[in-house]
Amino acid sequence: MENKKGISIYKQVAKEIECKVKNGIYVTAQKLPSEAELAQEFNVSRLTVRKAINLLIEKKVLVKHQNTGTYVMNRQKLASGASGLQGFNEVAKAKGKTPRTEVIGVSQIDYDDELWAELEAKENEVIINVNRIRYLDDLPMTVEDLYIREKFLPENLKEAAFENSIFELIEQKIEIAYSHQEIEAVLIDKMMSIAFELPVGQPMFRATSNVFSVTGVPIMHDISYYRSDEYVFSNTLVRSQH
Amino acid sequence: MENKKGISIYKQVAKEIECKVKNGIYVTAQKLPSEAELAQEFNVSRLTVRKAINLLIEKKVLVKHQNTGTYVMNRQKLASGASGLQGFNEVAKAKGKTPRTEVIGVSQIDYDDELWAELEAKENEVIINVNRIRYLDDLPMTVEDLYIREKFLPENLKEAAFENSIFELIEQKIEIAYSHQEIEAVLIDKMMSIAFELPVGQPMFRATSNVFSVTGVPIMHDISYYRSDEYVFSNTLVRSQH
DNA sequence: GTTTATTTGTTCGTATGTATT
DNA sequence: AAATACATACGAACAAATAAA
Repeated sequence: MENKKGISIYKQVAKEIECKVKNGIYVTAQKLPSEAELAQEFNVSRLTVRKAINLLIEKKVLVKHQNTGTYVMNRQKLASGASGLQGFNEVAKAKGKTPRTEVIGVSQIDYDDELWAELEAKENEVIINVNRIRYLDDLPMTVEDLYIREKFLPENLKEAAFENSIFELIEQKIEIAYSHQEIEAVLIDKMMSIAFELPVGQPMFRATSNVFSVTGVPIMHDISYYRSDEYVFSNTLVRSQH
Repeated sequence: MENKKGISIYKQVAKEIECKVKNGIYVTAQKLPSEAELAQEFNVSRLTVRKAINLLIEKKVLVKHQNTGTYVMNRQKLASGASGLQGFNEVAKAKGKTPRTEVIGVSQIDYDDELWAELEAKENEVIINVNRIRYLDDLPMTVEDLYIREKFLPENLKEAAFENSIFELIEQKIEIAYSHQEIEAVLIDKMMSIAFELPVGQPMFRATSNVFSVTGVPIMHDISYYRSDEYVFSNTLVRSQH
């Protein structure tokens, strides 16, 4: 195997193995060839095979058993792959529907102890509040309540700019590295009831998250509501080798 | 650095780095020493340092930025560390309360198309249904409805055996490798209302999961209900380097 | 704006240890 | 007891991307 087009070899190997899994050449219950055999087959070092396998373990395609072998993970119907609440665009794609984002309002908000502390902002710093509703074929899916430090937004933004990806807007100024998210089950109140066109008292998800840069600088605080009849939270838990 | 007591070097290095993070020697916003420097400091190879760092990235202690450096993750109040719905015993420990498990019933159930298919069981196979309620200081926290393939349970079990860890019971026969979980937000119905001593119409989490062995053999199907006023679903999302 | 230095990323080869079958 | 297969560890080198001079 050669290093074509600057794509690393271990990623190419990973892709080929994943392909064989998808085509049923490697199947659940059957052990994969050993690392040494795979190294020979692809004509790369064993370390490279290990890196490829690790990549696929992270992607939940394979599982390893210490000193025994590598196996294909039984995915069953749980397809999504990505852990956590599916992203809006992912859901749209999965359901084959057209996404649309409506900006309800953009405004500068008044000082608030808790929020300013959470964003590690100075008292005189400007925080922008953005409210959006995201639709799928005119079905309201998500209501977002975002609080962004203005210093991390491009200058002279029009309200319409927020109809697109907020992350892309922010990344013109600072790179986003990670976010911490907490999800609760709550009841729809009057306001959400109107937005979602659903009766009060229905259950829904409320996801609160904080977004950070690599250096750990808080960028944005996000409170989002998801209709529970359309969203499911899914993940794969791997048992740590004791 | 030496390989003491059979504990791998990279884990020792990881522990030392994590220690320095906890003690505030390495802090958020400040770059960690480079891999080469750390290798020198600990007197190990660079690859070993990389393995240690990768371990801490998995543990959400560190974050990396391509070709720039390694940084400490800003955890803020989001403490838990473990992704996903906190385990019952974790919550117990965190809240400093005493856990207790009440077995409501253990029985062999009648054949059901869907369930048997999900567990990949033959028609004549025996599936055991276990119902439990888990309390924290007499507060009902979780209601469990488990379906286990009898072949993966030890013989001659008494009902009281299910008061302890089901995983430990199963692992006397077969090793558990992973599980797929889906979480929904639902409303408490009459039955759950009685179990949880909460009014009907409150929101709660319903987690459905399937448990597998390394070879992808389905072991157990689990439907669990969590009171949303005590449980939060938390996780850290890391932005993939594009 | 270009070059240079730094830092992480990738890859090889090799060797030994450890757990399972 | 031996063979197998993964786990750990080192050294060495070059590539690629970023940041600093």
